[in-house]
Amino acid sequence: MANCMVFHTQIASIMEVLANAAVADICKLVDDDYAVFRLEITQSHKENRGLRRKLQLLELKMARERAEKTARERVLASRPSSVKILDRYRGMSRGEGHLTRGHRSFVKPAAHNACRDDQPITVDEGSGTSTQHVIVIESADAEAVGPGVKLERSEGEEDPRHSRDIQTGASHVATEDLTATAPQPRTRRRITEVSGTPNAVLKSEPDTETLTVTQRLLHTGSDHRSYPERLGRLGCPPVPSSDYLLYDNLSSRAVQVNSHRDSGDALEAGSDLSCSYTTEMDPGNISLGLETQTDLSRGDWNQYSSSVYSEGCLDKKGEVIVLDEVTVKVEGDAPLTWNVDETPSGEGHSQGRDFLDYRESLETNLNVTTHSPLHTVRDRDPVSTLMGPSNSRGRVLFDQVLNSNDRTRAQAQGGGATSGNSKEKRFLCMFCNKGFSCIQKVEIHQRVHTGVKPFSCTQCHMRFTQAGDLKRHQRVHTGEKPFSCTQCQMRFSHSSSLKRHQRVHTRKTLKVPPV
DNA sequence: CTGGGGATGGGGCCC
DNA sequence: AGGGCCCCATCCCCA
Repeated sequence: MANCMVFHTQIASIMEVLANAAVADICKLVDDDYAVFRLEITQSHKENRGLRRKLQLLELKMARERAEKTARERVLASRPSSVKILDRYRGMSRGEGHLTRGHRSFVKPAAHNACRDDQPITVDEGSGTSTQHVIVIESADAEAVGPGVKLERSEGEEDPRHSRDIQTGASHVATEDLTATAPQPRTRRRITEVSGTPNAVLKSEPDTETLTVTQRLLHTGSDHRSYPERLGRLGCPPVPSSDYLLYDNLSSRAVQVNSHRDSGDALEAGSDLSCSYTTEMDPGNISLGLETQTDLSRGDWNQYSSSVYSEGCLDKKGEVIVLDEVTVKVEGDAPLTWNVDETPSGEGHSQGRDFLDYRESLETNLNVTTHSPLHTVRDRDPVSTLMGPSNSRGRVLFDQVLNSNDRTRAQAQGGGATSGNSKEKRFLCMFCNKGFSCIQKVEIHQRVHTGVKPFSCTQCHMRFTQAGDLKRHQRVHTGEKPFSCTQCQMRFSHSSSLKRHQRVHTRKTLKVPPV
């Protein structure tokens, strides 16, 4: 018995020694790794500092060059057209998604990489859930300064360097003062976006040219649940936290848009420094169809950018609105673009269709501004995150949104909720305003805009927005051709292909022989 | 060789 | 889920 006890004691002591040794090993490993890690971090910091310095030098250099160039232009007394200006800057921002048509420019700055790769452009004021963003908008400069340069500052916080950049930068776009021969201090417009406030106010501060966008607390939320899970919760009648618009609530929103309607103001707008856009939304009247919880403490830049993107209908020109993945450049002396009060039926439709499509949806559906599935879906949908780890993901997504709008718009015009369908379509797509009778349909439809493709082929990389499309696609792999022509031996995998093929036969029979 | 036009494959999206 | 339409890309034939 005593032996047994001694044996146990020895075993225990041995175990303890072994455990201690193991712990010591682990600690040593951790320490080593930590040291290496620290070293790497330090090196990265140094690199960052170096790069930042380079960037500053580049900024200065470019600002100087621009100033000289502008001075030269002014000496030549050639009043540059807005298109020229844009073209000039287009060249400065290679590889960016310009959708410029005429004076309309819708660009995606290289800076978007910074937004995505680094931290969100969120300046947390630390005031509870409120997050305040100030985007210092500089025409062309926003792009010119290159990627990674974030142009926003907290309100009240003036970055001296930035201010300097602004003031040394040429004012070739924002100002119309062509008489000046020396670079003037840039006219500046700032867009301040204050998330977390219970109401949304877009207001201008004419005297300071500060365009303040007080943004309604965003309610898009981030739903990280799996797609089937989300589908599962979908269903008619409405379920909260879905990204769609409830048609019923459109009318409950009081929106006033005071803007320069007079297109003649456009040219003078350069000197008219007042920001003409005012949107007042009575918080009491704001009743979004569906609102989900928003965790602003996470600094969801997607929400922010979506809001700015949506709020990008900010009237007035002159500047570049730097967004997450989208930069809206609005030409200084061009007719007001992305202009809330511009009538949809105006001649503007011949230009920048994609851009206008979105704008149009904003015009007709102003409460879109707080529900941008473009971002929320990207944030939420597991598939979409699988789709593209690359930096171009957002770009692709956005392009899809833009490209899809043409078709969708035409369809929406034909069969939108407001077109008086017999079936009540109270769920609106927030992109094209098209109405649907059921949430699932909105969800499915909105994939057209968001690019979300939840159904993936197991045998290839193809993805589809609808299950039926996947099913049909898989016939490509199986070789199945269930649709056979009754008049010949041809078989097709698409029913529509068969139908189309059969027209060949009917056309042949209908063909009138030459006389 | 080349360009035009028809036919087909296949995806997108709506009903 | 299936049918249908539209669109785009590609192939093939022919002048």
